[in-house]
Amino acid sequence: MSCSERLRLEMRLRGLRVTPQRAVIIETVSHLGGHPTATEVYREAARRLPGLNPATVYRTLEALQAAGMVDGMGGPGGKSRFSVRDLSHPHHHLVCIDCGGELELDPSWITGLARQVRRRKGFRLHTHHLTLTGLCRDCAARASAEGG
Amino acid sequence: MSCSERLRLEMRLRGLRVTPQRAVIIETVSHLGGHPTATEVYREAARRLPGLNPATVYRTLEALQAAGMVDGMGGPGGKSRFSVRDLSHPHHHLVCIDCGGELELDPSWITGLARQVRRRKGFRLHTHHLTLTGLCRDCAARASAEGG
DNA sequence: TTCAGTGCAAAACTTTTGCAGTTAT
DNA sequence: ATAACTGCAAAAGTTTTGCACTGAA
Repeated sequence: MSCSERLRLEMRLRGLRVTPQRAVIIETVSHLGGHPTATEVYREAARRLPGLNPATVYRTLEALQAAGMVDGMGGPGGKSRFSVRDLSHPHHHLVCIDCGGELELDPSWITGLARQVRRRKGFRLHTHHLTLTGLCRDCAARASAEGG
Repeated sequence: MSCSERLRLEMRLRGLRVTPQRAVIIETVSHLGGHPTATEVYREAARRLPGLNPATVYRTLEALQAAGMVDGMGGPGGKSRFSVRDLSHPHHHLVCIDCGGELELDPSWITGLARQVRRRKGFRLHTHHLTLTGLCRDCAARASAEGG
């Protein structure tokens, strides 16, 4: 089954109607990768489906988030940034706050911490998709060189 | 030395001019805690300093971020959400994506992971302020109960 | 004194909402 | 058939910018 077919199936399983707009939107979020903003999703999706309305993107992103198919980043309001929740291939991101670059991190690196946090705090870390911030090798080196 | 005095001193040390507006803004970010948006900072700061202009808040937040006194959350653009970089009391946050609640996490829990990540990936995790997402005890329980 | 910082006002951009028409199920 | 979804258009909210003035150093 293709990637887009799987996404469509998943939508039906979760009780969402599958429309051309929604298919393009979820595929766009998936394809863009990282954590695009609603606007970025709109711009890219509109290229593939001219006439697509921003309001549809906002409403769809909200629906997908409520259905647990995408994660909304950026806090309680859950606005701003989104990413597909890829249950089949859990992974974590290292995001450089300087250049915005992303590295992938094997989930196994997190499991120990997650277990500890859950036991001691009752808090369940996202094990499918966590984003950690910091400085990548290059930006760290540049920061040191500049005597920051 | 009071907390606000320390913040003002820190601003001067970093080459920023200290104005009443800036003092209120940095104190507001510090006081609000968590990761307020620029708008939230503006609203709260404006209560303490009526007449404060939104543009000033945006420009100040940008300046404070460039000077390394606040962290901008939410990706490359670094827009949207901010928090003070408290060098004296490093700490990490567990943020529940459901209710928005925050728990504090002792830095020592992260050091092992940070060391591993740095050695293997050359990536330096933020050790002073990292935000991890997941579900808090209550929301996890509620999610299970609802058969999610 | 001087230049960084501010307020103001306008513009650009993002997000939400109501409503009438369309369409997936 | 019908409830959910869409586009449109207007409104609300957020962020950026230029310019003249102010005030911290």
